[in-house]
Amino acid sequence: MKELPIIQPNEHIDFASYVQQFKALADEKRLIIMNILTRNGKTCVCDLEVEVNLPQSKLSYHLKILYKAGFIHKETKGTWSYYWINEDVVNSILSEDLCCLFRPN
Amino acid sequence: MKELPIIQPNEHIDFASYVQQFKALADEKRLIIMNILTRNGKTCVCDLEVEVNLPQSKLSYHLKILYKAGFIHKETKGTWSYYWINEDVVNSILSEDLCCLFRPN
DNA sequence: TTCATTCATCAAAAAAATTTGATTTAAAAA
DNA sequence: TTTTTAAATCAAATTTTTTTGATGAATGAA
Repeated sequence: MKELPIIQPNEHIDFASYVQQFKALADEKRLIIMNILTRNGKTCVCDLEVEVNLPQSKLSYHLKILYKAGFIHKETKGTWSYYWINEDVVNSILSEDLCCLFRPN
Repeated sequence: MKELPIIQPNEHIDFASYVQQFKALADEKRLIIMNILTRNGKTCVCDLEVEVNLPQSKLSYHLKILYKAGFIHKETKGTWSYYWINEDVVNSILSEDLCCLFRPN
């Protein structure tokens, strides 16, 4: 026989994954990255480095945050890494009004 | 005769207001507030205090961040303050998939 | 007027996120 | 093999955000 979960008076839904996603977008450098990937499609880190004008370790740091939040895909080929927008995830969070800025459609 | 703006090689669009908006959503307490206002409509601070279970100064701090980002309206009547969702702003940022969680429709 | 209530604000402390520069890893080229 | 290149990771320093508890402002009631 299953126990019913005990609901405390002020317990709330768990928004942890939404927090992680909004945090990922809450930084100008990461929005610039999202914008470039939205406009350019799949791009390798070395090209991004030039476009966003960020030192490599900083760019890596920010890409990881976007990746962990699910907003971008990643593929490695040899020594190159390519990143591109995960449209499903982006569309599930962002308004279509943001089309072409941070989401491709 | 007007000067054309000088565009630097790696200048980017200014995303400052988007950053402010995503920052406002990038906190669990503030998402809980958004969720309550989405479900309950216009609510006074004293009632919110009970619902979100936050000390008054903390709640004030978080409401101000949501307010400055444009996500909520505010009205003061006597000593009471009421807050409610600014649907236009919320809808311009958040996907309709988030209906009923952080946007009312 | 005095008192109580609601809410905003403040400054200091604490916690979390970002930057920085160096190092490491892995793959490809010489 | 050795060297080079691309990218990830790391620890320390810095910056930003949040928390905390106290104080202040404004309103209305006694």
